[in-house]
Amino acid sequence: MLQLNFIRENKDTTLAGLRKKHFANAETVVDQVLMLDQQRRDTQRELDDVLSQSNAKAGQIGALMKAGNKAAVETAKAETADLKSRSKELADALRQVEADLQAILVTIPNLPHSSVPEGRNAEDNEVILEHGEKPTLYDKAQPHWELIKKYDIIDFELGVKIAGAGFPVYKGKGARIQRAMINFFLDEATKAGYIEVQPPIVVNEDSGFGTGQLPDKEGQMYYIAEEKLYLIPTAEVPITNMYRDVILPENQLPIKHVGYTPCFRREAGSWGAHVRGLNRLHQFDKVELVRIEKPENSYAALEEMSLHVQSLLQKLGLPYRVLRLCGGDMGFTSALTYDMEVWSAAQQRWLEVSSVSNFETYQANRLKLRSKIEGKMQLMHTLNGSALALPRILASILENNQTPEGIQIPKILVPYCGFDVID
RNA sequence: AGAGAGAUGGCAGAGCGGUCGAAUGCGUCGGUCUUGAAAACCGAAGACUGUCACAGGUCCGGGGGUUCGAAUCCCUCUCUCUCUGCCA
Repeated sequence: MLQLNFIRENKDTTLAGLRKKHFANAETVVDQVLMLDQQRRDTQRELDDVLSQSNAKAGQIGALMKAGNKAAVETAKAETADLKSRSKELADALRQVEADLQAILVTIPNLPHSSVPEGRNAEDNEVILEHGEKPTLYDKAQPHWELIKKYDIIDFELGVKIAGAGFPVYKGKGARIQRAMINFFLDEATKAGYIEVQPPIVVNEDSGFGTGQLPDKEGQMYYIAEEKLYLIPTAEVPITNMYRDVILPENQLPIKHVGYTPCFRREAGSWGAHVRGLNRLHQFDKVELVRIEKPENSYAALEEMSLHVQSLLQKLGLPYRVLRLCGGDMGFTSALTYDMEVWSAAQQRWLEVSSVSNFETYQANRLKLRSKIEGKMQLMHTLNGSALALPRILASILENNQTPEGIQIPKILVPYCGFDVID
């Protein structure tokens, strides 16, 4: 959520940012916010005044009671009736204005960082670097959805039987390589100073709101009505929410966490050739990094996270590229996002395997995540990034490393897997 | 699932109609002492809103009510804990 003070004092910057993000009716919405804010402050001032008077009266009555002056007490009591009804009216009005204001504020996305390129959709994203050689495959090379059948390592039909489409069953070496990747990613993060956590994979409504999934992405999460819990779409939600309503002592910053969880996404409205095989699933595994930083350090932290993710891809020997997302393609809550994509040789396309973002104070404002620095209470910056999401990494390994003799496992994973080829 | 207890400041825990934004202890931060530290002693610290700054206002789980006045009384919701049951 954007901070009201900021909008009030930086209307033009706010508008420019919202336009870059292609937020509809920016001008109207911002004017509406400023109008309601003014109304809110006027109402509050008036209410405060009335309350102040009635507090004073109550004090006087207390004193008169003590003095035993019954007649004076009755007179004074009579005088409070008017104040009482007035304060009730004003309190109701204030509540209404605040609710209206809040309802609009939660629909306004974060403002993009100045380095975010203009653009409407994925085609306008800026490729900032490309790394590694795209492999040349042999004649009979196949896409990963054929390979997994050939080697019997993932069974989609079985998943359909048990749960539904998009819930694969990993078998044999398929299951073992999943476990190997998770351990490898966690170990690498630990070496880089991230503290591992195992959070719940369901979250309540407050948590969904805190990181911005609610109300924006309500339809994308599985919901357990009986318990009012959401299955997490990413570990970002439970891990970041560990710090909801927290005032962090300055000496505990920065916070660096890594966590492995399954992730659940309804992916309502997604279908077609591009979602075949492992390209898009309802349940998948991901290792996630979450950081809480002082504002002045957050962009350095973002670069560090980007380099960490890249180091993983390099160790796996996968060709990748890094994109800086344009205003129109960025997430609702993000100020700057880098996407990492690996080359999927048989499909001849790039697959997103990581998204690393700085949310600045946008989530912190919802979370009320603060720290007192030099005597001043301030919102901290939150960041997160996948390191990494498994399915598309696996797709890429299967496709890029296929040979007539089988699929070569990246050397770095061999100690984790216990085998070096899938055949 | 059944029965009971509870929800107060960073934590623990008093208060049960006005003098309470709230005792006390621990923790935190400053100071004295010390070569330094510990101990001891002295002192200072809540959050939000609002103002140029004061003032003012709000907050004792959430919501509602009684009262001139509510942390304290009533209603209601949510959550937590303990015991019993079930179960990895």
